[in-house]
Amino acid sequence: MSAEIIQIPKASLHDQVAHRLRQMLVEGQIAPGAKLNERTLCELLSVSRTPLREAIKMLAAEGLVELLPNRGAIAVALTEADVLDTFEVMAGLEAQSGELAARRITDTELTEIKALHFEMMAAYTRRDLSGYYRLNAQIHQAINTAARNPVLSATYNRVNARLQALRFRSNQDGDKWTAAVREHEQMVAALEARDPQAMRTVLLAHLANKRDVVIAQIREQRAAVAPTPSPAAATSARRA
Amino acid sequence: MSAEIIQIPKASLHDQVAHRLRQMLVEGQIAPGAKLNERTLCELLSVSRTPLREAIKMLAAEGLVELLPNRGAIAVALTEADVLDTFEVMAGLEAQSGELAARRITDTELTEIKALHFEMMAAYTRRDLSGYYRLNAQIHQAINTAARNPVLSATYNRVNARLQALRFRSNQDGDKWTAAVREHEQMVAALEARDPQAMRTVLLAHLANKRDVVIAQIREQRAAVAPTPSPAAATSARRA
DNA sequence: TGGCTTAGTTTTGCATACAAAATGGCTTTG
DNA sequence: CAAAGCCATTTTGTATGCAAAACTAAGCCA
Repeated sequence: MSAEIIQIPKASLHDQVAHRLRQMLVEGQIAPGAKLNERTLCELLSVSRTPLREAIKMLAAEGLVELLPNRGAIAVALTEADVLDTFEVMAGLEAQSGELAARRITDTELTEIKALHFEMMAAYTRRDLSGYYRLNAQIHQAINTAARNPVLSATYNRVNARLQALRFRSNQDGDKWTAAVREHEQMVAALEARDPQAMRTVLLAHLANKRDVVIAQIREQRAAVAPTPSPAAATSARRA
Repeated sequence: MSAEIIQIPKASLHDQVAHRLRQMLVEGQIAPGAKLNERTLCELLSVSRTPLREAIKMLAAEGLVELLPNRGAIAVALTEADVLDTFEVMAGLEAQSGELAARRITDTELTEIKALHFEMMAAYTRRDLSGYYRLNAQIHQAINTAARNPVLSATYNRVNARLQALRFRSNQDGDKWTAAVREHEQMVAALEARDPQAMRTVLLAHLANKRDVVIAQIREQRAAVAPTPSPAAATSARRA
């Protein structure tokens, strides 16, 4: 059975560390703006500073952390403008991915996406937000796969990682959620019809709505955290 | 007088090294597929292995080198399929960048692009390929700037860097060159008309042609280097 | 009291040292 | 003669050590 030898018996330490840190950043375990203390992380991950620092440099190149010369690294804290710019790029990437998927998707892949869609509808019906998000991500990943362009997928995932780190998941608005579900239905229809243009259109709309939800939540959160904006509060808000 | 202190008196060593290596990779001084020997590069750049390795990890995250576990790093060698995928992504990014630029460009920026365009026409008329490429890159950079989306620019530059490393510059075909120049004229017109859709269309066509030129050159080169593909020839071709 | 200086500590950045894995060449063996 | 095994060398991966910069906080002076 094992004609193929296991390619990666064990990954390099710096790779493992990078994986783990990436996870911590995307899952919000390291908050945006938070400092990455080398000694602390070394103890936490039980590695020396060398592989840790190499991993941090990789994450910096990925745009997940920012390097401050002689002052180490902090988790990126996107400004509202950054978020808008990022969504603009994501919209373009998703639209292209969807367009290509509509041209290249196989029947098998389409069937699987339909199944995932129904699972997602189930999560939506139960108001199971966590399951919904998981399935949503799976569907978009399946679309990427169907687009048959690894470079596009990689680019998409890297840009998306920065948004994931925002962790704006809860408080999904009811109407917006319903709209998102409708858009997903249109996606499936467009894929089934192999209609690239329709796919592009619905994905652009989908991302625009997603953007509005996230921006609204950012503003809500900022308003809750800093009701009376003072210079100090404004400064910390930028970092956070 | 010096209200603003110089922000970057000197960059970190790993940053300098990353810059230098990136340059060497993009300029072809390190050939695609070539191994990055740590000791050699340490001596060449007069640094110890620590900052060198940190720089290599950053370039790996950027997709310019590939890390082979326990076997160091090699400069990425794109397959023809990789190149096609990359051009597909580049086309989407350029199209979006152009679309946004058509919406957001200022008169000053447009004027500058027009001036660059005429300079490029001069280079074209003189068949000054090197000057043409430099001005071409400047124009596309100016379009990116006019698009007012730093995230898009960064994404564009990162994907583009991998293509730059191919160094397929010479032997520009006459007809294709003429077509490219015509497309540039259409770009200027679309920007002037603030017509995003026209901009998107012309940029997609422009990138498709660029892709065809590069692919044709890859095939030419491969055919010239390895007329009778033997294992030994293939190996040396990888290094060269 | 308040702002600035300054000594002590922490933290980062780089260099070096050590361990493990891979490479290359030689021998050995079928 | 080919192929496999083994040893020496090289190369990579990780840990540690040392110097410089940044942070902290107590003391000093206006």
